[in-house]
Amino acid sequence: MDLKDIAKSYMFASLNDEELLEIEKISKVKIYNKSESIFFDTEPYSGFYIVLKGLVKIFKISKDGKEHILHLINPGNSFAEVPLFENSEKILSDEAKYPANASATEDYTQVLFIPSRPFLEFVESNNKLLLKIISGFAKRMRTLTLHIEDIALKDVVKRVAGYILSEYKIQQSGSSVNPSIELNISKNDLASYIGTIPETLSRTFKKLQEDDLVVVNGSVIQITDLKKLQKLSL
Amino acid sequence: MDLKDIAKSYMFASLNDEELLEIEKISKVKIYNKSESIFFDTEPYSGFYIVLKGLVKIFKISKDGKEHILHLINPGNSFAEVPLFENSEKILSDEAKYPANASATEDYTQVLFIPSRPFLEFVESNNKLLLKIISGFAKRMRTLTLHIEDIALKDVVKRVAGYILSEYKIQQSGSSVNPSIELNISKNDLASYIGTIPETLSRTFKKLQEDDLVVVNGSVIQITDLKKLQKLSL
DNA sequence: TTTTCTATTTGACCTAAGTCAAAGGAGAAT
DNA sequence: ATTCTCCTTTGACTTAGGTCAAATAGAAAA
Repeated sequence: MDLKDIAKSYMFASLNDEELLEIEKISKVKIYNKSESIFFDTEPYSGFYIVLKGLVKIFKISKDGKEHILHLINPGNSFAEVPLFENSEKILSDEAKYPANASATEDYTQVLFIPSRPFLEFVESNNKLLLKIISGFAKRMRTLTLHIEDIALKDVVKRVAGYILSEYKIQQSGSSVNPSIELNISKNDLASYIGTIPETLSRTFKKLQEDDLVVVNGSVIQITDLKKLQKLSL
Repeated sequence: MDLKDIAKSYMFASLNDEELLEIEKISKVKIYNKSESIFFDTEPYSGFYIVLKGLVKIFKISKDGKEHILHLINPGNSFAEVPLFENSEKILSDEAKYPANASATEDYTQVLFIPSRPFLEFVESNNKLLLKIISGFAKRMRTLTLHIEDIALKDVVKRVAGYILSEYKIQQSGSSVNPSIELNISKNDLASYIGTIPETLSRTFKKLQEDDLVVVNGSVIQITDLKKLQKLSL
C-alpha cells in the first residue's frame, strides 16, 4: 500500500510522512466485492474505516425488515469513526457494538481499517488531527441535517430532483453541453437513501421525464432542463 | 456570572479554573424570553452558544412556510458550534451565515455567547477541549441519525411513543409509581419536532389514550402502560 | 442461445397523514 | 369579568405515497 493513498483521505490529508507511516503501521487494507458486508450492527466495535476506492453504504434495518440507507461513503471519507469518541470507556473495554450495518456497493471496494486502541493513543496528542476530525464531523453533521430537512419537509419529487442535482455537482461530467449523471447505486438503494420505495421512485422518474426535465436511460440520467430541475428541488 | 455555570456545560466540564476564566473573559451571558429569536439564518455567523437555563429550539423554515424543528437544546449543551469547524476560512473572514434559526422556548432562557475568533485561538491548543468537542459532536450525530431513522422508518404513533419514552428517561420524575412526563414545549413544537402537524399529533394522543397506554392532561402525560408503550415504539 | 435470477416498472388498490375549516379552551390583556 | 389571542382539538375531505401482485427487462450463468 502507498502512503499517498492514506494521504488522499480527508482525515489524514494534513499529516506529515512520519505521521502517515504511523497510521500505516496500525492500519490494514481490506477489499470487498459488491454487496459484501463490512460489518453488521451486531458485531463488537473494533475500529473505523476509510474508503480508498469504491462505495460503501451504511444502513439500518427496521423491525419489520425495511432497510434505510443512512450514508453513502465515497473515497476519501471515513465511516464508523463516531462511536470511537462517543463513549471511550465502552470502546476501550470492548463493550460497544457497531451502530449500523456497512457493505460495499461496488466490486473491489477498498477500505482502510484502523483499530480503536492504537488510533486513540495516536490521536489524543495530535491537535492537527483532532481539528481535522472535528471538521469532518461538522461536515457530516451538515449533511445529516440537510437529509433530515429533506425527508421531513420535502416530497419525493423534490428529493429525487435534489439527489440528481447533488450528484451532478459531484460528478460534473466535463461537457456541460449535455449535463448528465450516472447512478453509482441501484435504484433500489437510491429509493432507500432518499426515504422511499422502488415503485415510488420509478413513478417519480417517469413523472420527471413526462415533464421534460430529465431523460432516464438505465442508470444514466440526462438533465434536459437544469433550471427547472433546480427550481423544482427547492 | 459564576464560573460554575460555565463548568456545568458538557463542553467545558473538564476545564480547570484558569481555562474557565479564559472562557468567561471572551464570552457573554444573554437572556431571552419565550419565542424571542436568538439568531436567524440570514444573519452573519459570529459565534456559538451554550444553554445555561431554559430551552432553545433550532429550526428551519421551508420555502412554503412549513417550520421544522431540528434540535431542542437543553441546559449544558451547545448550539451553532458546527459552522465554526466546517469552514474556518469563511468564519474568519465573516462570510458565513447561521445555518438555521434559533429561539428560546421558555421565559428567561439564559445562554452564553462565545465569539468565533477568540474561541478558535483558545481551542486550537487545548487537546482536552478538542476531545470534548469531538465527543459532543459524536453524541449529537447519534441523535441525528436516530432522528432520521425515526422519520424515515417509523409512523407517527411510533414516533410519539418514542418521544414520550425518551423524555421519561430524561425527566425520570422520582416516583416510578406513577410514571409521567411534563412537556416542556408546546404541542405545536412537538409536532414539528417529530415531523408531523398539530392535528395529527392531537389525534395520535387520542388514539394512545383510547388504547390505555397514556393519559394526557394538558402538558402532563401519565404513562399508564410503560411496557406496551415501549413495545409500540419499536 | 436459453435459462435463471434479480432489478425495475406498471397497475390496482389502500391507508396514513396532510389540508381546510371551524369550534373549544386557556391564559393574557384590557 | 370580558375580550382577545393563541393553542389545541374535532370533523370532513383529499392525496401522496405505500402495499401487493404481476409483468417486463437486464444481467449473469449455464
